[in-house]
Amino acid sequence: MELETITENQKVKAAKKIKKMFGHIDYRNPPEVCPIRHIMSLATDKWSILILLNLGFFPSLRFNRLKRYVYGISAKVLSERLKNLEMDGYISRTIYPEVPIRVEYELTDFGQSFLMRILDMAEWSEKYSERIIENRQRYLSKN
Amino acid sequence: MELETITENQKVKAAKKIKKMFGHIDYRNPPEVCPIRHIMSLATDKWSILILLNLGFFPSLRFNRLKRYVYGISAKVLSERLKNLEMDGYISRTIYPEVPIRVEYELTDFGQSFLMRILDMAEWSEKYSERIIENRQRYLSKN
DNA sequence: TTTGGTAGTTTCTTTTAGTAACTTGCTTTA
DNA sequence: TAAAGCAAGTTACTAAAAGAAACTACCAAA
Repeated sequence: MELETITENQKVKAAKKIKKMFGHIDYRNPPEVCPIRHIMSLATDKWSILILLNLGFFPSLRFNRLKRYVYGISAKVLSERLKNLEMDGYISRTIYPEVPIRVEYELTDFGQSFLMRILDMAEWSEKYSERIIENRQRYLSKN
Repeated sequence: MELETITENQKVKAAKKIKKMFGHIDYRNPPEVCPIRHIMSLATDKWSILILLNLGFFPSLRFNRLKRYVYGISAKVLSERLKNLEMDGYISRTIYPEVPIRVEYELTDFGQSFLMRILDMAEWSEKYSERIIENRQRYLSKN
């Protein structure tokens, strides 16, 4: 798996983007509304991403089914993450007062838009996962 | 800030990508080498992302300077994250046996390639951060 | 001989995550 | 008329991880 070529030009562009994003923040002071700390990190943890991917695959999912699909997640953490994702507007929660009660979670259009970026990153991770596993083995055998 | 239009077609494409990525994994069994769990999640936590962004801005950084720039990180966690990022091949660590000792961290080309995806996501987060904050306030005032 | 600087590590406390049992509201079964 | 069942969580408890602060090793300069 050949890595894309990284040019000096790309590095300069990346640095400019970072400067634009963080330039107004004084490094010596606590960041106020940092897009990484206060926005992105709430939705890019392992469980949130797996939840969003499942909701990107199925049109809608109920609590227990989601719990089965996101293998290994506890009801407690699933409940917390769903609340966060709903709070930030990525997903919607609809209650159907049937018996027994039915609650459906699904991606909003906003969540779908975010999922596109998740997917880009996930595809990159999948593409280079073998390489990363090799890197790890090399590192671990040296250290 | 107008949201991009999400079409049914986009949703179908996203679902296909997800299926391709996870299709081989049986939902009833523990995932083996899941690109999200075992690759991506090691580099997409809050601190790792802030480290990578700083190394994308400065050509290289030493431990204590990085600690100052990544505001709020403890030496312990910084040290752990740098080891992980080095292990997976995103950054390099070079020791200069001067007095006092000098250790320089910098992005590898592989890390730079990953940083591009981080940046795409960070730019999305920044673009819609106001909207997310509004979502939060609306949610919190209702609940 | 004390002070200083770098790059961490160690110890201890607090926060977060994980496990398993429990709750609520109503239905079906024995 | 209990008893058991189901869905969607919550609660109480334990384990793991993060954070704070002190400490270490190396040598140099004052």
